[in-house]
This record gives sequence, structure tokens and C-alpha cells, in this order.
Amino acid sequence: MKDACFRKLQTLRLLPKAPARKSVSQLHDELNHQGFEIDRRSLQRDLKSLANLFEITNDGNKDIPGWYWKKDADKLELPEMEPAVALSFRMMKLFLDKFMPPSTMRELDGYFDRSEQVLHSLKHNHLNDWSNKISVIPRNQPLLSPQVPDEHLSLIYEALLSEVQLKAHYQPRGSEPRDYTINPLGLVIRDQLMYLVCTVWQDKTVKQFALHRFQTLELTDERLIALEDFDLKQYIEQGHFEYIKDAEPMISLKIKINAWLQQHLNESPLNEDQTIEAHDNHFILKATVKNTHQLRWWLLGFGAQVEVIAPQSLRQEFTETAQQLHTQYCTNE
Amino acid sequence: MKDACFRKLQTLRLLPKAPARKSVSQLHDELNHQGFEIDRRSLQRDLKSLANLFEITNDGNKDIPGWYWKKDADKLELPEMEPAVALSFRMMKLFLDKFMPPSTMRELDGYFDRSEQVLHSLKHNHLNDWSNKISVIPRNQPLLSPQVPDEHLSLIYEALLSEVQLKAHYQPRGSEPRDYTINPLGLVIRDQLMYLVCTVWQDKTVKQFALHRFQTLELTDERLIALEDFDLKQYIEQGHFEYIKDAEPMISLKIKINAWLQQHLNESPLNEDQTIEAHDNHFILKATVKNTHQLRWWLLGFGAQVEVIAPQSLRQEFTETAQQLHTQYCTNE
DNA sequence: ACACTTCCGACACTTTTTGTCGGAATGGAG
DNA sequence: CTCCATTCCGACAAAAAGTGTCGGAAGTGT
Repeated sequence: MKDACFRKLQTLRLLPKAPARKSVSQLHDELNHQGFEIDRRSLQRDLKSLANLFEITNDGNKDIPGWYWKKDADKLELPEMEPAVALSFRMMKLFLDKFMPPSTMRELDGYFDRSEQVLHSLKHNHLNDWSNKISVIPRNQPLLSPQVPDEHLSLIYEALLSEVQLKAHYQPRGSEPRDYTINPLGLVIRDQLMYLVCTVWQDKTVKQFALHRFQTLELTDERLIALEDFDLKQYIEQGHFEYIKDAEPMISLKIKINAWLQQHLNESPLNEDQTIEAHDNHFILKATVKNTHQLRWWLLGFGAQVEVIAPQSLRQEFTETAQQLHTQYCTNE
Repeated sequence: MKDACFRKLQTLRLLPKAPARKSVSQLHDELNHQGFEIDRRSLQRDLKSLANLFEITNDGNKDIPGWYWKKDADKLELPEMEPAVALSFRMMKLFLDKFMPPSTMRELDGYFDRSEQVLHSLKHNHLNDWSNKISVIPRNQPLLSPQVPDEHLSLIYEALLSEVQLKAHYQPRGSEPRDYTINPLGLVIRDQLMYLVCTVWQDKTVKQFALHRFQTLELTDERLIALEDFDLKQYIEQGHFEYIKDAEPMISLKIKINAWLQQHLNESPLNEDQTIEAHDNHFILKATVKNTHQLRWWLLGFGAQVEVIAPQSLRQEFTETAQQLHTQYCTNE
């Protein structure tokens, strides 16, 4: 605990990032608390010498005094990011750009920048253009996602973290905007949209607010009114995001597929217990799967390549859909 | 350049991670090269003192001598990871676990671990259980993905990075495994599968190898035989992953949708130029979109909620599918 | 003007770091 | 086995750094 080098490093770790700042006394207290018996003067000297090597500053003793990391300070990591990790970051970014809310991605920009630096510094070769070596092909139809202001996102994070109430002006779907006092319980991402799961006022009914429909948001000092037995996973599984069909959560699926799909599903099976039987010119796949909305979407997407055989209820649904589609496309003409 | 603290930090940055190691002389050279005029003895002392504070070791002077970061060394970051960033990491992990190959995710474990630490250390409250505050609901049917051994992935990364040939034993789909000499060109992730885009031997035909079907893999010292004008994006757009229908890359889509879908697509539009017209009891959506396989899948997934009106060619496809489905489900009975 | 905060220079003192030298242990090559 | 190259480590005195204390200057808010 008497190593000057270690102390400086800990000092750096205590420093907050750009908008926030910490005064020398505050840092001094925290360091003392960590067991560094050091004079305030030495801390001042430390900070000043560190400022030559790292991207930290203070604003003199005018304004709000205090030290902080500059806004665009480069990330320094120990141990250094490895090339393979940098590649994984790059792939992740490619992939997530299509699925994650942009505001969430922006939080991670520091890491993505760092990974680019690492890849660039490996100039094994003249111009190794990584953007031309990695690609991600989404399985989904890409949709544009509504923008969520960064401030809103960080306020909601903050409220969730510190468990306080939020005051909000919110535009519900299909009615006039109004004010709410919100007890945040959880955050759910579906497709590219984010939803705040919460209760309002004193009411114990759990509601969902889409983040992009908030017009104004502010933190309060009031502790949230928590629900006793709230469990986010359970709430979702109960079908509040149209996830699982109520009656039977799991079903024994039996479908008829062609050779191409059989190969595909052999490599990426639906489940551990999946079995595929070969017949003359088709295959029968059996698997126990969650009885979800996505399952229907996924099965329907294959069109006539898939025939649902069991369970009977699902086959019934598909029969009805087939009939409707037939009416839609084949009788009008 | 004479600050002992800075020098120690740079030393830490030069240290490689677990399987690799660096000898004192090597480190000494590199530091000298960076402008630190320091005795070898001092470096030894530095390393020893650092070993008390950080998770680094050497294996004595037996075996292969050299210093390195321990395998499970905690990440240290400057500036420190902020809570909001940690939250984003957690969300990302939740999301990616369902879509990214597990081997890629494993590379990032260090960061995910760190984010958990950060979230845990914020004990604003007794027990803030983050796993119960954030959830991601996938739009896709989850499938199990085949495992790719970590060694294989890192060998392929390495080959791509340094542009050398690979020797591989590979099991093609539907035939016997055999040996290949591979010139790696790029890596593509589709669904949860990874494909190496490459040429083999002297052949100039671009091929795809699924990573999970490699049985053995080894690096060579041979530089790869590059293609002159190869462009991965272009290769993909040319439809080699069944991405875009050849004839018309972009189409003017016109579909009839119900009120619910209209609300959804209003928030997450297909495209910037999307328009929606209201009619008596339905809506007409128009947008210019890529003419892809996914588009069909996506549209079909809605079943009878969507009716494709234009372009005629697409309507024709859907009419055929509707007919097939009708035959499948409605005539057998 | 006052109290309070900050920052910074100077001084003498203490502690650490530094280079050099030599001894001991390990592993590979002949 | 011996030789050589490599490593690690202890000791010692000189050099360099870091240290606490003091007092002055400058900004902020009441």
C-alpha cells in the first residue's frame, strides 16, 4: 500500500469521466479510505504529473473545480486487447448495428474504437482492410428503429440502478400525451425497440412504456414503490410480450420437411431432443419446443416447405391460415 | 520518458496473455525501443514488484522462461467502465448469446465479467439483481448452433490476419471428408453459423466452408494466393448466400396490412421512403426494399395479416405458395 | 470583507530507485 | 560430461524521486 506507482494507478481509476469531476479532497478521502496514507499535496503533484501522460485535466480552480478524464479519452486496457478479441468486437458491432437500439450501441463506442485501433496497428500487411474480410448476414428483415435520445436512456439506466421514481411526459399509442410518475422495474428489448416495464403512481398494475415514445423524462429523489414478488422473466413468460401461448407452454412439434431443410436443421437443431426420420421423399422432424409466437412465424416463413403435422391445435391454426391465404390470393383474381 | 510509473505501466501493456510469454530481454529491447533507457536489472525488479499488485507471473527460469498475464486475469480499464456501459454489455450478452457463435462470445468473456463486477459493486441497494431487470426477447426462433472449437476459430482468425494459407481436413455436406489447402478471404456469419469464404489450392473459384465442419486445421507459412479483385460485400450481394434475388435487386413493395401491423411498421419502418395510406378497414404500405430471401420469409411469417399486392412477380410467388399451402393443409383431410 | 476552497512554489528530509558487479541455477549443444 | 547462453537474485553506494510542511495567491459564495 505504499507503492507510489500503484497509488497513481488507483488515482486514475477513481477519476470519473468527462461530464462528472472529482475534487482533490474527495479523491484524497477515497484514497485514504483505501489505505493510502498520503498528503494532500502529494496527490496534487501526482495528478499534475499524470496529466502529462494521460488524458486527464482539471479546469483550474475556477468553475466547478475537480479532475476528470477528457471526453474522448482513449481506452487503456490491461492486459491489452488481443487481435482475436478485437475481431470479435468488430463482428459484434456489424451484427448489433442491425438489432440493438442505437443508443445502447453508442455506449460501447469506446470499445469499438479501441478494437479498430488494435486491428489497424497490426499492419502485418500493407493494407489489411478488415471491413472486407468480415460480414454478417442477418436472418431477419431489417427494419429502421426509432431513435431514443441518449439522455433518456441514461436517465432510465440511472433510475433502474438507483431504484428511484421517474417523472415522464409520455405519448401512449393512439392517445394524447400525458404526465406519469413511474416506478421502473425492468428493461426489455424486443426487436429493436426498448420497453420500460414499470408501474405508475400507486397502481400495482405492471405496464410497458416504449422508450421512443417518451417526450420528457426526469429523475426524482423518491424511492420507487416496488412490487413484492415481481420477477421480470416470469412476467415475460406469462405472455405479456405475446411470447408464450398460455394453454400449453411446451409442445411436441412434428413437421414434415424437405431434404434441404433437413440438412439445415440437422446442423442447427431446434432442441436437444430433436429427431429426424427419413422417408421416401421427405423427412419427419420431431422436437419439444416452446409454444411461442416466434415458432409460428418461423414455421410460416418456410411456406410450403414445412407442413405441420402435430400438435393438432397448431395444425388447425396453419390450416386456417392456409385457407385465408388461399382466399386472399387465389379467389380475388 | 523517465517516469518510473509510466514505464511500469508500459511494461504491463507489453506483457502478453496466458499461453504466450515474453522474456525479460525481449521486454527490455521493446522498452528501449520505446525510448526508456533502463537497465535490465531494473526491469527485473519492476516485474517482480508488479507481480505483487497484478496478476502476472513467470515460471521461474525453468521451462520456457518469460513473463505473462495469468489466464483469468481480471481486466483493468482506464477510465473505469461506467455503470451504463456495463449495462449495455449485459444487454448485449443476453442478446448475442442467441445469435452469435459461442466461440466468438467466449473471446469477449473478459469484458462481460468486468461488467458484472461493475454492476455488482454498485450496491446502492441491498440486493439489486440485475438479471431480473433486463431481458431480451428475440424475434427469431432460437436454434441450437453447432460448436466450433476455440482453436479452430483462433487459427482462422490468425490466418486471416496474417494472410497465410491453411491446411485443413474438412467434411463437406453430404460427402466424405478430405484434405484441402485453403486461401482464406473472409469470414461470414449467417444465423449462428460461420463460414470461411476462400479459394482452395490454385483454383480461383470462391468457395464457402462452414467452420463447424472442419475436423483439423493448421497454419502454414505460405502466403495465400489472393484474388485480385475480390470484394466480400460484393460477393455476398451477388447472391452467394442466397441473399438477393438476381433479376431485380430493389423492388417497390406494396402490401395490404391491418391496423395492428400498421402501428408496428409506423414505429419501425421498412425504409425511409415508406408510406402508409389508410383505407376503410385496412392500410396500404408502400416502400422500396431489397429483393431478398429474408423479405419473403418475413412477409410470409405474418400469414394472412399481410397481402402482397405489388410487384406482380412477388404476388405471383405468394399466390403459388398459398396454393401449395392450401393443398397441403386443406385437401388431405 | 470574510470564510472557504482551491492551486502552487520552495525547502529540507526521507525513501526509493538505479546501475554495477558477481554468484547461482537452468537448459541446450557439442 | 563440459561449455555457453540464458535466466534470477542479493548487495552496495550513488543518484533521483518522492515526501510533508509552510505560506502565498487566486477564485467562489455569503
